[in-house]
Amino acid sequence: MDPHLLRTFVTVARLRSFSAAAGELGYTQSAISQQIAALESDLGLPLLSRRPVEPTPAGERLLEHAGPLLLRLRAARADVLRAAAPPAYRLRLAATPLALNATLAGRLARARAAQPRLEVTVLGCGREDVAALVASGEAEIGLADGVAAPSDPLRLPESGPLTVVGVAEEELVVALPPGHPLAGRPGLRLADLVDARWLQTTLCPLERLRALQGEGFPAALDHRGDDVQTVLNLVRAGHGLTLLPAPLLPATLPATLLPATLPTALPTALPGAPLSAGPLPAAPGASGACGVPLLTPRLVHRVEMLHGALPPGPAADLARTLEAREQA
Amino acid sequence: MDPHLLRTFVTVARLRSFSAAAGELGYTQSAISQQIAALESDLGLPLLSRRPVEPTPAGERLLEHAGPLLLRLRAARADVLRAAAPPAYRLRLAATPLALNATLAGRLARARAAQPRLEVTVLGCGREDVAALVASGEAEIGLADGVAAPSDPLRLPESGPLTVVGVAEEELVVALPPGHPLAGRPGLRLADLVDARWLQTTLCPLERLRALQGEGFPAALDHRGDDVQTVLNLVRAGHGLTLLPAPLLPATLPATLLPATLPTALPTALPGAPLSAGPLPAAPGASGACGVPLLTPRLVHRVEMLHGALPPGPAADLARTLEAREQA
DNA sequence: CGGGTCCATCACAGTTGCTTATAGCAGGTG
DNA sequence: CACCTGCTATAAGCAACTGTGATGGACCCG
Repeated sequence: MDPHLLRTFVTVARLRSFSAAAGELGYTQSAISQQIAALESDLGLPLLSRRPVEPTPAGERLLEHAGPLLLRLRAARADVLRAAAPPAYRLRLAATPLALNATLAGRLARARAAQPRLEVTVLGCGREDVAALVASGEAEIGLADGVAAPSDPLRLPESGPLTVVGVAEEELVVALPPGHPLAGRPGLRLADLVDARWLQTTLCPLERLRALQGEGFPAALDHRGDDVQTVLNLVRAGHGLTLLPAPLLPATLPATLLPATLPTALPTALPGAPLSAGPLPAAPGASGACGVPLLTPRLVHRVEMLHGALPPGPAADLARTLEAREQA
Repeated sequence: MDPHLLRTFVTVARLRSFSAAAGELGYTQSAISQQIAALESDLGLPLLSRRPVEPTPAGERLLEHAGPLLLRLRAARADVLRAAAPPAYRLRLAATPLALNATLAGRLARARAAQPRLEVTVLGCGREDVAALVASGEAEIGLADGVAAPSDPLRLPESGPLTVVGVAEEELVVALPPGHPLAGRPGLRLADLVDARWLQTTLCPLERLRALQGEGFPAALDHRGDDVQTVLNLVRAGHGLTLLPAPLLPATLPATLLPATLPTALPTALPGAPLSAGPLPAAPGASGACGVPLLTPRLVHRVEMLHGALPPGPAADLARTLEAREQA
């Protein structure tokens, strides 16, 4: 079970061709053939059917393991090298679309003001990629967002011993089209909305709601993608409901009423965050869609930061700044 | 990053000696020396300090990765072989101490009655070992128990793509010494007990309670081990409180009162389980300690079954029987 | 200071794993 | 039906690797 052979195996299975895999990996076709033969004789099983080249059932099992295995291997290497790397002034931040919100963007600005030499790259990616990018060393720090009960951790796919810290929690609102009968309510209960039409989005997968609340939540429209404006437009046009972080939507009530109706202050609305980039105090141009606070169950839009061993220096400083002092 | 070298590295680090590792792995000392040198030159970092032999910081990082990595490698191999194995009549069941409760022991008896040729071995082990034993093929099926909110999954350490199903949930009670002032209550709230003296046990780690309820739960006595009788004796002697599955303790109220006071029927007390081994309807000899139902938060003692790809045959049948029909 | 223990290094040998060359097989085509 | 083409399997040769055994230097201890 040499990782080398494993890599060859997944390449052959992906390309469904020995010769093509040979080309991609820079070997001769003969070498590929021998490697696959070695793997099969090691396990004592055929892993690929030839002509056409397709994984056997046993090969399918192996494929399921091979990906995470090779990822962890890269992660181990990256982590060890990171532990002994000199302080770097380049920092790559892997972030899901809603993770880098106003609060965190502000903290990032603060960190850059304190450390002008720091070059920051933000890599937008999906929720399932963040951990992989950080673990394999393609990003120093990851930010992932999701829906969770307050102070409950998100469940991100594991890919090694990464440090995971919650860095922000924002109130969640139900996004409604402007004329919706519920739009005037001071708050809503998720249980009352199990039969409503819902959008299936990557930001708020219905699977997650069903796990939290029970069956229901029929999918009215399935949106694959991560563009918030598109989702807002779909809501506005009445395609269905979805949950979004409160700062993205204007409240339907006069602002003076809101603080009293909300059960607790938002944990992220702490003092001491004088952002150099404005914190967008009013909602951006949602033009129509409006949000009603979700009262029960208590759910929040949570952002977690993940990173491996950071060398002391700007990267570690930034991590500390992003973390801010949530517990103090 | 050959797994072979990785295995050598962890052995050397564990034994803190090249020569001893050579003996254990069946190589010469020279080979070990060369393997470590190869690993270090591959990563470009010293991983071990010599004389005395100790991991460097980078080596420590690598050690953290190496264990899970090698486990997953074994898991992959075992899983592939399992997928293509002939139906086996030997079945090894890895179970934590409280996992094989009366309900599941009954289901196991039913399965064995239906399949007399089946040879069953039960491997007692800790919560953190179950997944590893199943993944690496040392057990076909695993049973792990823990404290969780109703129908919430336990969080077991990952070690590959295993199927995880909840198979039983039992009510939790607070175990109290007989003369305790709270012993007569119909139910208790965890929030009222944050300042009580608690036992730290493997069955109910206080860390878990703090995660569910918040700070508090001072540890009065730390019990390392998994013997329930010992824990009951400690409770009876007043060393502290703990949470235990209800069937282990006699109720403090007349049995006729209980069904009315409990919010819901126990999910595992389903009809259709005529156990050939008696289901122990009364509590075993708890002799003194008694249990008071835990009302809020709603917590249960949950048992999960985990397994990889099971070949059709007795093993798969048993898995189905253990699973019973929870959803029907 | 001498013996013992431990790791590093060197030289050598067996094995592994690659390349080149060629054989075998299935499918398309005139 | 014969032939060509594109694919994988096999054989032979060669280079690199990975082990063994022997040896050397550093350190500890009596």
